[in-house]
Amino acid sequence: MKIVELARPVHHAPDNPVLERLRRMGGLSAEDIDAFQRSLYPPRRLAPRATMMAELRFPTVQRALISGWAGRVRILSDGRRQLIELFIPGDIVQVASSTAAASPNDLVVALTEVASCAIEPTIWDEAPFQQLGRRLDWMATALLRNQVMRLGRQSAYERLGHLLLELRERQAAAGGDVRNVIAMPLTQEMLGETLGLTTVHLNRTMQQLRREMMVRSTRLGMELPDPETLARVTDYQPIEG
Amino acid sequence: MKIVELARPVHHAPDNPVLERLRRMGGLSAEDIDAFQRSLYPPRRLAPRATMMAELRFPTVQRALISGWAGRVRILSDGRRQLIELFIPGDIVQVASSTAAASPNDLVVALTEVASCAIEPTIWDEAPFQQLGRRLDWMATALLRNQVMRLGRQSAYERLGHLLLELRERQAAAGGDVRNVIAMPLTQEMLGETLGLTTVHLNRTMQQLRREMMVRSTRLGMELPDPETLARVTDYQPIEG
DNA sequence: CGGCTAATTGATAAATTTCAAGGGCAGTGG
DNA sequence: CCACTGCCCTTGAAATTTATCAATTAGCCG
Repeated sequence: MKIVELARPVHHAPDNPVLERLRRMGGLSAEDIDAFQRSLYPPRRLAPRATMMAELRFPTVQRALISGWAGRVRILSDGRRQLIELFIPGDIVQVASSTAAASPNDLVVALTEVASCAIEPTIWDEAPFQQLGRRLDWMATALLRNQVMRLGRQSAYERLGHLLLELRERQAAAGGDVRNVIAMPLTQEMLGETLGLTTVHLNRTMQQLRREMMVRSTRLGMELPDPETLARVTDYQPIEG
Repeated sequence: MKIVELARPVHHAPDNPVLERLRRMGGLSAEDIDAFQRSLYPPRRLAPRATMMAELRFPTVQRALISGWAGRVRILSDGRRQLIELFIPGDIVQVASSTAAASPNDLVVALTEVASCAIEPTIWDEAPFQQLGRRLDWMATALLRNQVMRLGRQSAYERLGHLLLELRERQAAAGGDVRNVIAMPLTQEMLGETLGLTTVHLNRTMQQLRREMMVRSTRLGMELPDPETLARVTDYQPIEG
């Protein structure tokens, strides 16, 4: 058995969730995947709370998130914080250098310990990757639109359930194999900052989801025992790639 | 005087807000602008409430908004509506054909009478337009992130003021010249659906802005007599292109 | 003058925040 | 080993914001 494992092509079981995600998206040959892998620079680690930035000589740069979670955060003048979007392993993050003309807000910060690789920008010029890039951008925008819908029109209960389902789908797309179990390294405070809720209210809402058996906390993550019902209740619809 | 007017190059005073916006963004030659203009198909009109769709043979298509306002709308199963984003003259709208695999929600609908031109997609392959396209995409996401911040972290008062300032900046970028006066063809119900507020509450909030002399209604629009103060109060920061 | 749609108002209910505090648990150093 | 500290989760009570419900008014157009 071990021999069979080793005989597999490299791209078949990468421990890199970005590659796994591309593989599952389909439309790429094994050579394409390898080419993409070669366009990744060595990973760099970041401690929680550290800001993810582009090299100083670039205004904006893409990094492939290998492990850990990050988020784009905006801070208001009185200290209120909003996590605009969450990044999980497998995501490609557009980061700006803080010195660039970019606003000092909207920075990408590590929410846990993070490892990420810079991506050689020219990779996107090649034939199969140009379309791929568009598709990834489109999916990222779809997530932002989900976020707007949650914050604008849903109750706390719906918001949280909807977000958890979205994270489940995203994790599944990047190689998370255990169905209905998702990783959840965020504190309730971070979840609240994402969903536009106070920590207190997020806590009570989470308890309600647990009471109703829609969520079960496990070590290092949570289980969604009945995603179909939760999806119905929270109007969740899968993200179409 | 009339003769001087006619002698001007065509691209200098187009009645097409999309061209005007590109011109003001800078970095494009007069020939580039003309090339872009040639990539526009004849405008098509749409009545309010009508859905803007791509041709059936395309999954997704871009249309340049010439006049009137549109919005991307999501409708929940119980009828709640969220206007995800607003489109004003000068914007380029990514529309999907409703029959495409795209979800039946997230359609682009005309909020007023609208005129828009399809864009020949190959225009974006050419040299100066590839970068331009990226920049336009980036600005569009910046608007979405603004929207997330408003809905997630701001009070009704802040949300409305912030949105009005954003619309002012966008209108100025597309040729609206009258400073501090913006067009506002939306009903209070539509504004509420954008800002995640009920019509009733939006109305009261608008009255408060008027009471405090932050907004003055004029025929077909509104005036923001003191945008600097309003920007400070609502944490508004200009969109960096 | 109807007949529409949009704006406005008042009273009440519901969702969410705020404030203040307590409890669990892991790491750390005496 | 135990006290100590920091971080996170949890709880209760009260205040605030926003939604809901139900009319009423204002404009506009044919």
